[in-house]
Amino acid sequence: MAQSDTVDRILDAAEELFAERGFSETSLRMITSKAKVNLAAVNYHFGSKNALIHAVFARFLSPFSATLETAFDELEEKCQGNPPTLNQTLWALTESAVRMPQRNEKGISIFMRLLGLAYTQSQGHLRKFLEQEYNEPFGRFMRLLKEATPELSSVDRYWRIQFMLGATAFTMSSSDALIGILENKLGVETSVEEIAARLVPFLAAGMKAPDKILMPPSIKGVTVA
Amino acid sequence: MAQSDTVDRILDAAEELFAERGFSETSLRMITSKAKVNLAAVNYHFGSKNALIHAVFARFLSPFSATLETAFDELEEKCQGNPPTLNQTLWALTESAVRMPQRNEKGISIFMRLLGLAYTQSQGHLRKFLEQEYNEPFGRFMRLLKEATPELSSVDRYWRIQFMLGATAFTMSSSDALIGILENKLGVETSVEEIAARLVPFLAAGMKAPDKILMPPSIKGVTVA
DNA sequence: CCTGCACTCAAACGTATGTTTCAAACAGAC
DNA sequence: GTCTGTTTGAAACATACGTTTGAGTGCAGG
Repeated sequence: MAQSDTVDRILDAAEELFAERGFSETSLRMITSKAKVNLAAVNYHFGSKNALIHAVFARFLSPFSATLETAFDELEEKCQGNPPTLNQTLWALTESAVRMPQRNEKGISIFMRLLGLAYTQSQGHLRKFLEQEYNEPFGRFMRLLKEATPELSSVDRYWRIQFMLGATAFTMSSSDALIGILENKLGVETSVEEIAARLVPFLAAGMKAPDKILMPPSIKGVTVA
Repeated sequence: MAQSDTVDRILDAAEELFAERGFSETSLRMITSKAKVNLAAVNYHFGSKNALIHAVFARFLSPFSATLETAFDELEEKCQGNPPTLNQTLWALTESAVRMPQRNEKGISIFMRLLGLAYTQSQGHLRKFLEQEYNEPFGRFMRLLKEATPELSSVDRYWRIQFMLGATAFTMSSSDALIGILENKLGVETSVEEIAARLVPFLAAGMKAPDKILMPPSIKGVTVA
């Protein structure tokens, strides 16, 4: 965990603090004191706090997107022409995330928490950065989802994908806290891998849900095709 | 929207700005200048910025929790002894949210966005405040969910409830942005009510999903009962 | 040894924040 | 009209922030 290199020390500390407290709530002084590094080192090596945030994301997102691409490659080759199923696609994504080489034991939850924060905190610069750096694997995932759910209308699929993203980002971003609560209440220990194993069936079932309202909604003006 | 009373003007402005930008990213000076009110008024009327945040939540959460209680009362009475179904429970919650008396046309999305922020931003004081103020309706909702899904183990139910919360909080908290994107891409206009009408079937299907892994996960050490 | 260069360090800069102060304005009661 | 308690106003407070500065350090190559 503790490299002696200043840049990595800063990245390690920043990553952990950002995941714990969010971006605006983490000051450069917290980061540098945790990293045991001079305050000016951040601006010297990264240029600005925003650039540091980008660097933190790039460090784990680039290997992840590479892993993901090969996972999708393998999946599509295995299916030779036929579009992969929804379960296959979701599992490819999940395995890529879980199997990522981790820097430490907290790696996976930090990874997830940062992803959740990226979606949630409305940091304009981050959104822009992520869109232009990683739109390709994201677009490919969307394409696979589309081919795996041809029965859905574009609008239905759009919303259900958002629901999936939400369930995933939210759960994973709070995974530490949620695991702790569960252990307190029921005395059950859980790993991030197990959460993923429970999440995928949930998501798949939601995506494949019958698209009719099962209960009379009695909400004004709502008609779902 | 615009009461002449200082307290309400502050609450209106704070609510909107918090929903737009988050808590830490919104300064008291932004709030007071939007509310056309003196800076000191916030500390005079509320005591502190944190107390203002609590007041913003209390203003819409208290009526909501009251509405929710009566909705649950009606539902349980209608079922006379039998536990309400999952769909009924989810719909009761959804309708209570959607039918809330709104201060303005943006009311519902602000409401949702704030709820999402409360979950997402790790503001310790807010979490504590919400837990001790509104744990009763929340606990009741949990109890209804439990009775509606007796086939689930406690652990399974726990995680699936988290998935539901995530999908809901995330989608609703970004509902404005997501609606905008969909309109740009497909030219389809969507209301928050319609999102809810799509969300409930998704959630219900996820909760009722078969609890076996459908694909060999090939993730080390994972066994899901 | 000297010269460049990359890096570290303590200190300061300017700005923005939440909060406090205290005088002025206002309201209603007598 | 005068008094009393409440509310507003402009200004200042102390603190924290991201960033910049410039002197200092260590180390390579010549």
